[in-house]
Amino acid sequence: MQNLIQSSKDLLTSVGLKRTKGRDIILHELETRKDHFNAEKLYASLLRKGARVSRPTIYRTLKLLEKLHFIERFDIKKNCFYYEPIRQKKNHGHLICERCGKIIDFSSNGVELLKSEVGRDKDFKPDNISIQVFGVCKNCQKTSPN
Amino acid sequence: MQNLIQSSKDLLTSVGLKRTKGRDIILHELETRKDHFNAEKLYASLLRKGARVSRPTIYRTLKLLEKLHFIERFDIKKNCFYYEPIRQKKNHGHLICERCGKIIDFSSNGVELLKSEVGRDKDFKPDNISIQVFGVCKNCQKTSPN
DNA sequence: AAGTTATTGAAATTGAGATTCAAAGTCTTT
DNA sequence: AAAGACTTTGAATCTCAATTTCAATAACTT
Repeated sequence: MQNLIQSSKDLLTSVGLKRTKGRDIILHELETRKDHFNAEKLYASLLRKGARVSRPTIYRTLKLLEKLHFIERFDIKKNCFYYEPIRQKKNHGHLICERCGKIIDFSSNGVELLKSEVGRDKDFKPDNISIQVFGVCKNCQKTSPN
Repeated sequence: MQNLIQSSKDLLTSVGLKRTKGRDIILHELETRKDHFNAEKLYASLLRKGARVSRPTIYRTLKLLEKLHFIERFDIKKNCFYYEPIRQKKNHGHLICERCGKIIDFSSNGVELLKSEVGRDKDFKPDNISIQVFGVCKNCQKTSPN
């Protein structure tokens, strides 16, 4: 835990950014708890814990952390964006249940192949791949569509 | 062209929906011109042409057409969503330039493999795959990052 | 400890997208 | 082809995630 915060500090200071209370609170929260989350949920969760961070700081920091490749944003076709820490789980996609909204991580040879194929293409320098598979999860397959 | 509108009509009536002027105008526009587009651009473009369709009809119809798998929505990390007609170009992804915003279609064995792998997974019934690769396009690679 | 620069937060704003509901249009039935 | 049933439209309004403003404050530097 403490060593993770240490790495976040490095992350910020290494690019000439300041290590502030708000950013520390957010980074700590991401590292200890959140897998998939959105800005408002994160904000509400921090408020509930009594942390004093404002909404603009949440949004600004998430944007910042995305730019620094510490988190990734993805679209699950709800009314806001979701994020997840990048951590060790590289090259994976999301299975998103169209009925219950559940998000399941997955990785496959296809993801690897895709990455290497795009990388081989000299006309486009890939940075980051976002893969979402929409469908119906195990549980919801048991119940009726409506 | 006329036969394409014919097929759109079938699309709507086959699911018990009415064929209205607004929907015809939008479908015609999608079939004849738009590859990648967003709701506001489509609206502006139709207004410019003198078509009388309102903003709510645009949004409602796009949502409808997405549900009918006539168009697909994807996130290019701008401040709105983009769509594209599905047509024949199935199983492809998008290369999105992080500098100029250009959207390039691509397909690869990876996309195919990915689809088949997810399909084999009995615990999740896939419906639709959304793949975006963010990076730098040919042109922008020549110019400096800032 | 003082100075410089970046960051914060309260408040206001933006803008994509959704909603409301009376009026108008579409299809069906006779 | 007119009436009736039901759907869709659009002007206006609203929602709400996300952004902006800017004075106050905090973080780093020397």
